[in-house]
Parts: sequence; structure tokens; C-alpha cells
Amino acid sequence: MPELPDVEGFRKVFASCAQGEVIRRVDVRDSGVLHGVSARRLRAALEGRRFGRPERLGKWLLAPTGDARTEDARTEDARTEDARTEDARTGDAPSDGVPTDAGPTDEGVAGPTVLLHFGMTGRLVCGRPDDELDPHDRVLFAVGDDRQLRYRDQRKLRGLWLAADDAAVARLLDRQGPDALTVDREEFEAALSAHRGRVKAVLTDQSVLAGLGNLLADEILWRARLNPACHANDLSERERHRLYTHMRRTLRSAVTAGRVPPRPSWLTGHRDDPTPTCPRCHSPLRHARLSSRTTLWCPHCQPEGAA
DNA sequence: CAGATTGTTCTCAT
DNA sequence: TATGAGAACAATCT
Repeated sequence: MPELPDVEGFRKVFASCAQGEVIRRVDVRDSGVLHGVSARRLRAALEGRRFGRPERLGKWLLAPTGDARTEDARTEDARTEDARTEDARTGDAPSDGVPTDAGPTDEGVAGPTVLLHFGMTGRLVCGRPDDELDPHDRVLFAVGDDRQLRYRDQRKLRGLWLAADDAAVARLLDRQGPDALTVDREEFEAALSAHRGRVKAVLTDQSVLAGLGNLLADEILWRARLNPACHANDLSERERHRLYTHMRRTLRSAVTAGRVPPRPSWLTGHRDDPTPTCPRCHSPLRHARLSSRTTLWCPHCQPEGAA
């Protein structure tokens, strides 16, 4: 379920719960969510440090850490994080700091970065250490005086990674395209025209555009009145422009709501109806498997021969 | 009990 | 090289 708007919500949860706070204790309840790092190493790397400002790229959440003593972890990290995500977005290696020569720079306070991906059922919960444990609480971060940030996930499809430095972060994110929320129109249209696949497959390809999932793609295509099976490079200039506009509008609303809202006026509000009808023209909606994903569209508003 | 669900990554065609 | 289809992953619900 988590797509860009959900992860943006998790970023806010993270920020209000843990940004600038000292990490007192890391409790891994289920190491099945850890990738490339053991519970012991995660603890050793994080405990005693301070969380900086969390960033999001596509469906990834990045949580940098700084030294516990530096009170300015938030401002320091805000600056370096911007540069870091920019590097990852463009696929370039970070221009500063050579990976092999990791000698302390003037910002020797920089610590490792925790990367989180929520798969389909992951979320972040902020509470207190003595809150009742949910069976799906996989990792607990006790932070500050009396708070606890929890990575909760039913199915453990994705999870947590630990990156020692900027280069390691960039390596983990090197397959990510530009973020769907911040991509400009030129870049968006260039990315679309560069692919011949079905527009829905292209929109949800994280290496083309990072952040859109199944529900968002259906919603955006429905609003833009484009058939999900049409080919990305067949779109006219006007259609690409329209798609970009509706992506922006849809994302803006969804980010505000913290998810793709199942409102009656949205296509998403009718996904689970027994016989769904189009909220716009009230003709019956079609659903089929496209790019091995369940796809919902309105044959009337989104006709086969483009619009 | 089969089948579907969600996102990503892998493999195997085409 | 790019695209698509399907499996696998984990856990749960219908």
C-alpha cells in the first residue's frame, strides 16, 4: 500500500518523533526485516547517535544520523541530505569525499544512514517505550527521553538497510528515477518519451519515475483520460502535458491526505466495489491484469484509441 | 483450499 | 537493449 504519499506521511512521523533526538536503544524484534546488516551491527552503529532530518526519495525514507554531542544535527544534515538525494536521483556518485579514503572531514559528525522501504504493509508508528507491543512491530528505536519509533510491518517484503556513508546511500538508490513529487515537466516528458512500454508500466517503473504505485497510476491515468494500455511514446505533446498536470494535482491531494484517499469522487474510492462505476460518467469500470498488476479504468473516459 | 493482494527483483521469453 | 510476463518473497483475507 505505501506509495509516495504514504511515505511522505511516514517522513513526517519520523521527523516529529525522532529528528534531533538521541537514539537510546535499538531493539530488533525480527531480524527478517534487516538487509545487509545484523541486529548487533545495527545497534552498535546507531545507539548513542542522534537522528538528523529524514528525507524521502520515491518510496524510500532516508534517516541520517549525526554525533550525539552535536546539537545542530538537524541543520547540518538538512544541507548534506539535499546534496545526497540529488546525487542519488541523477545516478551520479557523490562528488565530495572519496569512498575508500573516509578520513574525517570538517563535518566528522556524520554517522550512518538508515534506509527504510515499506513494501506493501510497512509503516512507522510513534509512541512510548511502554506502549503495548504489536505483533508486527519489527524494530523499535527508543529516542529522546520517553519516545519510541517503531517499524511495523505485517508481511516482511522490504525493511531496513544501513548505509555507512553517502556513497553507500547512493549505491542503494542508484536505480531510482527522479522523484514524482519534485520532477519538473521537461524531465517528466523526456522520461516518458524515452520508453515504448505501456504508459502504466512506465509510470510505475521506479527507475523511470520514483514514487508512483499501482493505485496512484490508475488514479492519475483516469484523471488524465488516458488508457493505461496505451504506449508512453505514443502520447502527444498535449497528452504528456495533461498527464503531468494530473500527476501533480493527484499527488498534492494524496500527500495532504497521507495516502491515496478512497474518496467517492476518486477512482480509488471504487476499487473494491462489487460492480464499480465511473465517478465521472457512471459507466461500468473495467478491470484487468496489466503488467501483472490489477488495473482499473473507465472504457468510456479512457478509450483505447487515446484521446 | 485456491486465489488475490500489495512492491520489488529476479528469471525467462520475445 | 528494451519490453513483458511470471515467479518469488510474507502474511493475510476472501
